[in-house]
Amino acid sequence: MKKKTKYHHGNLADALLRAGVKEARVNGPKNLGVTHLANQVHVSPMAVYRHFPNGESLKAGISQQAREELARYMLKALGQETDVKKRFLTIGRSYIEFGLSEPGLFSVAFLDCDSLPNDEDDPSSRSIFHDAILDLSNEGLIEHSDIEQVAAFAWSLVHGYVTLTSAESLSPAMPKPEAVNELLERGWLAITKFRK
Amino acid sequence: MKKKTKYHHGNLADALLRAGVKEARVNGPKNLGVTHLANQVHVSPMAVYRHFPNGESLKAGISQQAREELARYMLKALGQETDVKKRFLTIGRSYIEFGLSEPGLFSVAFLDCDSLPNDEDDPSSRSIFHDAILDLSNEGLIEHSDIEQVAAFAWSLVHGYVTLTSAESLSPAMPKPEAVNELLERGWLAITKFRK
DNA sequence: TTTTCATGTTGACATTATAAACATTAATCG
DNA sequence: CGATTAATGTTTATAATGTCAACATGAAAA
Repeated sequence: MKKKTKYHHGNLADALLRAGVKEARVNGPKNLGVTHLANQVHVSPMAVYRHFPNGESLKAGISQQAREELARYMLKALGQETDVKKRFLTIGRSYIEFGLSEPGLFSVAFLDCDSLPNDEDDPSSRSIFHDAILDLSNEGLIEHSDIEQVAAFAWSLVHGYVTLTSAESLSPAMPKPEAVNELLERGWLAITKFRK
Repeated sequence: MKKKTKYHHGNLADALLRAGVKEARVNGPKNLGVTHLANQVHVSPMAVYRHFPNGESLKAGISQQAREELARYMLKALGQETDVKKRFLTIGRSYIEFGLSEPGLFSVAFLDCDSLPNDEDDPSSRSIFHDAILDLSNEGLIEHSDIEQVAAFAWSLVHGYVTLTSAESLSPAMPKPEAVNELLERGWLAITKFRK
């Protein structure tokens, strides 16, 4: 028999985040309320407030988890690839793959959480983009002074694509994988061939 | 003295949408609830249900208003310009301008309203993009078969830029206008110079 | 004018976020 | 080891919300 009535849960904060991520995977931002998540974890709603100052910050925590999951997915896709172009395209492709295969998580990841801690999440998708672009610069494929602009361009492109495709606002003219490849190659062109 | 106690409001649906847009402009998606908007219009919450089946659909209506405002802004910026490249860049620039100058409206415009009526809003930003890209095709600047891809590329780029910049996820390396110009020129390059 | 329909209102109820007070377990210190 | 204290959960209570049902009123149609 299992131990029951463990009055203390032991690890509530984690459990809540976990439950939240699970919900987010299925239902996106809905059902991320204090009460609902507390129920999932078999704990009274007020227990949540011992670990999060309010419901918003719990949501923010879940959002952060989702962002970290995205970053892990990207790193995994990167693997040991060494070719800079392939690395760069893989970053974009994996970002899009994650967004399209986990729309709920993705939308929660970029939820209007007022405080995206834009500093070091580690590993954050931002820093992954940035590092890859540093490599491009070191290889002489882009100007050093273009780093920030290229980061903005690349990230905007894939982020927008996921957002609009998930919302079914964009109707693709061809099957997904080819469409994504072409999008990425176009982006590569704009990044490596642009000169003021 | 003004006429008061006009038991019937006369134009509640419009007034609610208007109040919603005003709120959205200031606070984004928050405060778009049935009760709050009903109060703004000095009407009991239940009155709302004579015009919208539920709170979600009221939000959806406000979201649509926001999308139409965006489209109007773009058309105005377009003006009578005839040069195809300038037209195209203006579309992108005005989209970004609107998004950055009206972050609340923009976020509501693309709120997770499950049912973005992806058909004819008239005038929708989608159709504006599309028409401009048709012109590019007619001028021979892009392949006819590339129309859908170019639309996806262009819209993704500017939409992503607004989203990430509003969320302060992107830290620009230069003042906004120049950054936006460079982004657009890069996009133009990718659109007109790409061949499979 | 009288009937009817569209439009508002009040009251009730379930659900939510959160505050206050209380309970229990775990940790620390003599 | 036992007693005090700090963490962590629970119950109770309050205010706000979305929405249902029943009722009221004013404008349009008959």
